[in-house]
Order: sequence, then structure tokens, then C-alpha cells
Amino acid sequence: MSRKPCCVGEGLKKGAWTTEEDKKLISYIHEHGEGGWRDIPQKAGLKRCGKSCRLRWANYLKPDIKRGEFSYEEEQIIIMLHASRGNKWSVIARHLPKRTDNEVKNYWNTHLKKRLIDQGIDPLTHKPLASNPNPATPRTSEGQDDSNPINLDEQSQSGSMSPKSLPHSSSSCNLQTIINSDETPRNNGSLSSKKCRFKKLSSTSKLLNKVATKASSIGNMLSASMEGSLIRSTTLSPCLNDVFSETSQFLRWTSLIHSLTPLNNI
DNA sequence: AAACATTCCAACCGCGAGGTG
DNA sequence: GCACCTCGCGGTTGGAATGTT
Repeated sequence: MSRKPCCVGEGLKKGAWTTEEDKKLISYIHEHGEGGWRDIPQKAGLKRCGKSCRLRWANYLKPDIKRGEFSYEEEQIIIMLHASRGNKWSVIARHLPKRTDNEVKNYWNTHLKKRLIDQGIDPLTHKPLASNPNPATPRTSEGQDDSNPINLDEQSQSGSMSPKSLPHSSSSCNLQTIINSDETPRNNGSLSSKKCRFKKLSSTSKLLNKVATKASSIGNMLSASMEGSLIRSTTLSPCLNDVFSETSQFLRWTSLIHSLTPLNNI
């Protein structure tokens, strides 16, 4: 047998949605609720396939969708979850309230992936690239990286992290220093933020570099327990409560999270 | 100002999972 | 177990917006 194509039909419209179509879809769903996507176009008076309606609703029209630039927290969550789960965009998006899988995927592909590559980090493995012209953890003259007691590069390459070498909240890393040095204010929700994103790339890259390397180190640890229950004490973001299990390993992980909490105060 | 290049994201496509009869 | 359907997911693409020459 052959699958019947979803969107076969005469006069079915494709491409960008008009405001008129949006109104029709919103109005129909408000009245009848979601579901039954195959019938929605006909009932709502739309010349679209059901799939297209579902995507339009899920990715754009849903009332609780947050748009605009991703926050540092969100970027970190994406990188960390990607390190442990790979391209499971729907899984990652579930931990980012009001973000859609499509948006997360786009953000990864257009921003985060490139930044990791720029820093010599393989976006697939989250480990330093083999031929790395731009070392993942550059030793700068500022000495900030050197003050980090944990050699994350080595750990990520070895694929494991000993308990002793795990970060501690008091001395875990210089993320806060780096964050504080990133003076560029976030341009929340601004669509004209392209320039800003590139201008702040340098300092942001440092942060991402750090986070990505850490993510690599803890990736295996996370993946083993990601489906577990929660660590309620995590203060980075409530959504992360869904991520981590109550194992002793993850108490160490929360140490890292606590080291990142100053982000909330920026 | 125009032509060309690059970036970005909304939307499309194909596939697989799960449900139903 | 099968055929079929709906839905959701992840990869890809078209084209508008923006940047560069």
C-alpha cells in the first residue's frame, strides 16, 4: 500500500499565511478547540491542509507562545539538553516554557550551532573538533580560564567526570565573571537584533564555549537519568525541574546550576 | 542606488508512532 | 495481524530581510 499524501487536493493553498487565514483558524479553534486537524480546514473555511493548520497554530498562533530572542538561560538549556539528547527538539522545547520545537530548532541551526563551530566545538558531539583552529577553551591573557579549577576539555575528551572534579558552587567556574563582563544588554524581543547578536558574539561565545564544554562533560551523566524525577531545589529555571533526577550525581549538577543563577539577576 | 551575498525563520515534506476497526 | 488514519517530529527549503560590495 502507499500512504495517501496529506496535502493532496485541488486549490489547496501553500506558503505564507495571511492575517485573514489566521483569524479564521484562531476563531475556529477558540470555538471548537484543537484536534481533528484533517477536518479543520473545511470547517473553518480554509483552503489549507490540516497539517498546515496544525503547524500554523502550534508554531505561531497559539496564545502562549513566546517570541523574540532567547535568553541566556534558554540558550544554556538548549545546549545542555542537546548535548545529552541530540536533535530531540520537541524534548528540548518542553523544557523551555512557551517555546516551540520549531523555534528551538531554528535557533540552534542559525545561532548556537554556528557559535559552537566557531569555537571549535563539534555541535553534534559537543566535544572539541579534531582539527581545531580555534581551541574550545582558549587560555587568554586575562587568566580567567586558568583560574577555573576544572579542566573541562580533558574531562570531556575522557568522556567521564570524577566526583572530585565536579564543579562546586563556590568555585565552579568563571561564568559569572564572563557574564558580568558581557555588558551588552539583551535586546529582548527585538526583531532588529541581528546586529546586536553579532556584536555581542565575542563575549557570548566565551560563555557558550564554557557551557558547551560543560555540557559535553555532563552529557553522559544527564542522558542516563534525564527521564527521572526532579530536583526541586534547582533555581536556574523552573523548567529545569523537569530535567534532572534525584540521584546523587545530579546534586553535583545542581552545583553547576547554582553557579549560573546570577544570570537571573542580570 | 543597484547588484549580489548572506542570514534567518516560517512553512513544507516525508516518515514513524500510536490508535482504531 | 492488517490496513488505514491522524498526529507529531525532525530535516529541509523558499523567499523575505538584511548586509556587503
